[in-house]
Amino acid sequence: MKLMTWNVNSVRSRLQRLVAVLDRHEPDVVCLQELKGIEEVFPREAIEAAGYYAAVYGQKAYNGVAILSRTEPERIVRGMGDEDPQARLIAADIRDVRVLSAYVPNGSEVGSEKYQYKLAWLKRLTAHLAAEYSPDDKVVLCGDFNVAVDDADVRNPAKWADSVLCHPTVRDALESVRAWGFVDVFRKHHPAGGVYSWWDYRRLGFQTDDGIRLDHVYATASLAAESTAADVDRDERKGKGASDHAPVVVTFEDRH
DNA sequence: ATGGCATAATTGTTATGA
Repeated sequence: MKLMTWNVNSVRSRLQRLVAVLDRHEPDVVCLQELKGIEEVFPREAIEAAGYYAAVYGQKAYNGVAILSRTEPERIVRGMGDEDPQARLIAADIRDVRVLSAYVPNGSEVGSEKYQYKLAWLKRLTAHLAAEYSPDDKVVLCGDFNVAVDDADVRNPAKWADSVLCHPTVRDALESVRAWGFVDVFRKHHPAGGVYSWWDYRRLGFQTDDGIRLDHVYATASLAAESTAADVDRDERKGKGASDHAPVVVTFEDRH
């Protein structure tokens, strides 16, 4: 199974690139974030024409997550079963794997209300996982976590040290999610770090390789043991009309 | 300290991102 996660930064404005990415990589499952629109404006026909089912959790203007799949997604669940109106989590069974696509809040600035919401969201996610799943299941949590787990994933650590992406409090909150029962699958294949998935549109972020790895694939141990490769499609960040995030692609060996 | 750039909702400007 080939799995991709990508923050597309508007699925409508990125549609041509998304279809090209699907053609290029032929993933079995794709977790998308930042759709930036309600489900009614999701480009379902184009995605289906490319050969994919789509489970969509949209919202006006902001956020929005989806799971695309070659096979029909089952047991689709939007959100965490509470009253939060922000569309940031969708889950579905893809064959025998529970797949979750997550868009963790950015947090704006350390100490702000949005930062508190980010920390609380990660805490809610940990509780949700504990309530709904077992680390013994085959579960993969993918998405834009808006957290660099350590400085090996940051090209210029000093510059980002006090940011909402690298602050110790948010790293601790993400570590609590991971400690529920996940392996950082990308890290398994790139133990030394130095591979990034996001570059700021501003200040020549990509041109100067001022990158950070924010997009993660967290799999439970039995599933993580089956991964054979993990890579960032850095070329997708190039040129006019790119998302500020590049796709992350992970391959798991087939069990059947 | 601020802005840089991109997108949506909306038509001039604001909210948000990371």
